[in-house]
Amino acid sequence: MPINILIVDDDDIILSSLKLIMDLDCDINVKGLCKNGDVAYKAILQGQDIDVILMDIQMPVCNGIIATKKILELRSSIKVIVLTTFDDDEYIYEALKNGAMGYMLKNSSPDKIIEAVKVVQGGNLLMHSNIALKIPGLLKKEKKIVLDSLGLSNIELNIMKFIAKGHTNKEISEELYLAEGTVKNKITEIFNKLGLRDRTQIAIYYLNNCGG
Amino acid sequence: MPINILIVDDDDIILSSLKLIMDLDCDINVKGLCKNGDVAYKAILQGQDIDVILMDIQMPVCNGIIATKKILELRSSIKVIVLTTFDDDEYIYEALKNGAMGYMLKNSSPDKIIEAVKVVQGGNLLMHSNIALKIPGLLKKEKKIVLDSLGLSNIELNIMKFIAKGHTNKEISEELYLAEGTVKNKITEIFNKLGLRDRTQIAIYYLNNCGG
DNA sequence: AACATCTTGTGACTTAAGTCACTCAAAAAA
DNA sequence: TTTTTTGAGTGACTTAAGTCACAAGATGTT
Repeated sequence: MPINILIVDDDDIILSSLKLIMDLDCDINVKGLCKNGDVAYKAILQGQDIDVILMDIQMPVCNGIIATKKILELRSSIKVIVLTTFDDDEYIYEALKNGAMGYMLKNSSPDKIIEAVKVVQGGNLLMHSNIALKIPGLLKKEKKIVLDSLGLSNIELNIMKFIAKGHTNKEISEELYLAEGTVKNKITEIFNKLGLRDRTQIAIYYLNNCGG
Repeated sequence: MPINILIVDDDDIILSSLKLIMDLDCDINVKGLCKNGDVAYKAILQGQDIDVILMDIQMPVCNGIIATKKILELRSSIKVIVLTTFDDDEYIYEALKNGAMGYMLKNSSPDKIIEAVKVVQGGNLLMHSNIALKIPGLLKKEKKIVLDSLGLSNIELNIMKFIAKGHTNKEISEELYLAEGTVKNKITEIFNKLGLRDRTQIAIYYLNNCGG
């Protein structure tokens, strides 16, 4: 049986050229072309039998990320392939979160896009190398950058970690074999070095910049 | 030219059966079998010409995650395919962070694994559906689960958010048009409902469970 | 030895945070 | 209407957090 696909893009030229490419393969059946995410969503809502969606990111009315989220909430069996021209980090992250199963660049060769449709239809996730290489950078907010670059001593760093675990000064002093007063002094130092105000801000800083 | 691969697994049976599978395809050339990540690392270090590595996760001496990291730091052009029996969340996340380009289950069919080797060699990231479906859960720590499930009122939630931004009670009272005393009372309520102790723990809780 | 310096500690202090019993007014239920 | 319930507020209190000046011991430099 053929793979029924929907193509979603605000650009007519891309829309028609993608249709041309897809029509080249006799296993693929282009069931519809949509000018934005909202139109696609409504098509699914009306019960169109779609297996795979080629989804542009930047579109007026309803962009590809939101459309993906809404469509998958409606019917999670549909495989969404996200198409990007520029590979914007934030979009990839959001698309992953929303459950898209394919990530291709628009300038990929026709056979690569066809391959992607088939791999994704087979249930697997496929991502273009240029996009995949961005993932590590997206996921790790690099502990060590902060760890080195801010001139905190080892003890100050340890105190910071304990604060970020929600411990009190007394507890920290016992855990690090220091006097409570010393812990307080160190914390004041951390405030000065990082431009913070209270221990809650230290915890927030640590969780946001040094991973949690 | 053939694809040169290395197979890394502590289990001899899996090692030899994977070799059998790979030998079925004439485009693939098994160049070596390693009993743990450290052996694989040393093989790369000695300059073995490898394109793709099939890497087990759980191994003695040096596990697959650490090995992937070390090997890619050495030679980033190598494509690592992670093989798992059980699909452990934490491992997937770590492997993604370290730059692995393939994620397959060991019980995948031989042709699926061969397909994975070729897709990955072509530069793309491939991930088994069962694993891919776990990504959204890994990435979003679901704001709304906490938002609803913990019986916090709207005001309490707003106060929580401001605490997680590092604001003082006075600031919060001005931002929410409440008396400072009311803010304090609400915070005490949050403590009781969530079993926390001070505002720093609220900030930590919010950042860990409700995204930041 | 004399000097600087770095880490840890102390004590006295100010302020913010957190607790608790109780008030007051508006809204909802009887 | 009367009674409860609920949300916001007050005031007095305890405790933890944070500031600051300074002391003591270890180490290091000239």
